[in-house]
Amino acid sequence: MTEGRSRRPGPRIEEVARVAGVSKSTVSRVINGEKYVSERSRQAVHRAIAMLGYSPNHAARTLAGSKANAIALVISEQGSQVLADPFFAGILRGVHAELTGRHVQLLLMMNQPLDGEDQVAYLTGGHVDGALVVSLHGEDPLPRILHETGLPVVSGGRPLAGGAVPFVDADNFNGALGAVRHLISLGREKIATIAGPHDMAVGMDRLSGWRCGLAEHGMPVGLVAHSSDFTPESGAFAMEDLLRRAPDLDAVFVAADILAVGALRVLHARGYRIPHDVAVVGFDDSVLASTATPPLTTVRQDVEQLGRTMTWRLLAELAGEEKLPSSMLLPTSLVRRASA
Amino acid sequence: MTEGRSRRPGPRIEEVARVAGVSKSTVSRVINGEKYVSERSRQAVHRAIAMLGYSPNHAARTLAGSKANAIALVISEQGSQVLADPFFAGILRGVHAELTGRHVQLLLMMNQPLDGEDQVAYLTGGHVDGALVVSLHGEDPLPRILHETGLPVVSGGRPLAGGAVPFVDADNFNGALGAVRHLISLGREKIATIAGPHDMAVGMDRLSGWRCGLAEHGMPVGLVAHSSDFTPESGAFAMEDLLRRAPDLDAVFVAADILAVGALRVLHARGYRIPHDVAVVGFDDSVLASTATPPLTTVRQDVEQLGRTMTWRLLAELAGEEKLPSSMLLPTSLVRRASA
DNA sequence: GCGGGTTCTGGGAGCGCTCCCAGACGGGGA
DNA sequence: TCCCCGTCTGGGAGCGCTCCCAGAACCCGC
Repeated sequence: MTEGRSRRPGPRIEEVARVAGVSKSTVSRVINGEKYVSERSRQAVHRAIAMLGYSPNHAARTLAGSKANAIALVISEQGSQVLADPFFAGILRGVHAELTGRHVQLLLMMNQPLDGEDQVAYLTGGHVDGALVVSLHGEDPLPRILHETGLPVVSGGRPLAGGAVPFVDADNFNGALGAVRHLISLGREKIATIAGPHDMAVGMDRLSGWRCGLAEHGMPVGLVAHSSDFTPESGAFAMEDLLRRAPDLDAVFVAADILAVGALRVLHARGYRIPHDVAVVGFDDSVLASTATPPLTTVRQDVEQLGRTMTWRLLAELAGEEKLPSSMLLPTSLVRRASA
Repeated sequence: MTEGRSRRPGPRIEEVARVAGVSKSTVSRVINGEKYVSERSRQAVHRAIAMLGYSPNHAARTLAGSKANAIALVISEQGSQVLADPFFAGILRGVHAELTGRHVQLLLMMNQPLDGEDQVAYLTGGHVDGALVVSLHGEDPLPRILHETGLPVVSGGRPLAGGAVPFVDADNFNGALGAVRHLISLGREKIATIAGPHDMAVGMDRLSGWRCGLAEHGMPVGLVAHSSDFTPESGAFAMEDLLRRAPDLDAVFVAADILAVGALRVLHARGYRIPHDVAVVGFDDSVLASTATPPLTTVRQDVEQLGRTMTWRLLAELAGEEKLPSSMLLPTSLVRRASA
């Protein structure tokens, strides 16, 4: 704003080159970590950069280069916002943490249901080098579509309609398995579950873990009630269903804390004491778990770590690393509180 | 990736110009909504853009132009993540919604306590045209510092150390006032409050509202307990303090749902029936309010709207609009549930 | 009729980088 | 000895736009 055509402040690559006594080509090579630069030049450039406080211009790099220096974080949120919120914030924190220091910008996209093709066009249009897709709804075709265009993609959560899309997810199966084993170790003998919706991978995997845990002790796996979405109301509804079918159940593994809140409400209303009559284990270790009455024993998943790992995986692919694992599961852990 | 030097796909401004039968200067004018373009040219350009599916290259615009075409969303989170999460997600959703369609990118920054000056340097270094700052901690100097460098800034929440920084906030004062009036209308006569920490504006404003509501009915305003942070434990601690000082209180206005959860726990434990013995009103209308036992009457603030409004205000300033209000308060509303 | 505006237009420099090319230098193997 | 290849370097074109400039076309009042 000072002269006619206001230039951005700060030194340019040319000044770094002058101070370091090399050409701007060499400075560029150092910045981009290319080989074929002598140790002497590299040092000189680093000193000059530090001295001048130089920071490369993102727009210029992107314009001149063959990459966008940006990745997209796409949040497909079809309803179920309640679950989405804390989850989403954790993911974002993780992604952000992993990105700091690298010269990569984060582009946020939350898709309204409508703009599916626009979004694909934008993402594959060279504005970003890759995409992180978090679809809560497991059958979302977006990860697969993007993957098929050749855009590097990492999905957060196992995509049901995923094809060969690389993904990172919490180890929902073993988390559920651990929860069930815990219930069994407490001597519970009639263990039900409130599962997630049919169309979400996270629900399916947790259900499998529950089944497996019971099966390995020769216990029956019939007491399943599916929730229609991740709300307390849906959890309450499922709990009522279970109690109708088995009034004498002594434990419930609930696929999400937010469902468990509804289930607890029903159990209280019917006069069941927790954990004396019925032990309850949730999943997620969200705020709700610690604020529930009684505080909920739950399976903790580290959402921030999930965000970090997705980002790491995508950046590694962009850097041309090979032999990357196509999928990764992150450990979960049981958090013991009062409810089981 | 197809030829030696892989170009980004899609048409360039030059092709639009050719198709429209004008020069690229004119196309540029149309895109940027400048005047001095004939209606005929404007129409032709718009047709050409639609036909070719043209979308301007962000990097090139930024490099050539005198603005960055990007704004930053800075989240200052010093602890208190619990409150931060849903709040944060709502803000982000609002900001994003307001940004779609405009050619402005969103840059996310979450500041670690350490990198204060780096952050200021980056923000004022021409990478962004303006900043939205959400500091939960009211005495954060960042909004003021940025504002003083001349960077357009809008703060989310009234900054305590704000100077003349424009801000958008929920009308915490009137929200609290309404809550107290509601309690009084229920016939409550000994109304306490659990206030937020001293150093956060949101806490102070809600406390003032409570005071005012009591004062206008000539009721005493002594029953205040400050929480140290926004956690259920802190709420429980404050509730215990209040009960020690006034075992016969019949209502509590709690400055945040998450504090109310802790307060409810203590009240239950002491055998108080809610709302029969003690009516409780929270603030925020977060998930916690509906999952609490009993479901919490609370003051709803529209966090997404807050994000939208902040963004609108910043963009208006960037567009050179004058006579903008320096601060704006958004309405709150009382959500009645079982607790009061 | 002429000067002085306002409205509209195209040409082209240049934003700050990357990446291609051409070339300099050195250390082997033939 | 010569040549080739691997290492290192600088020069400079050009990425796709914006914005300045110069000028054309047209209106107005005198």
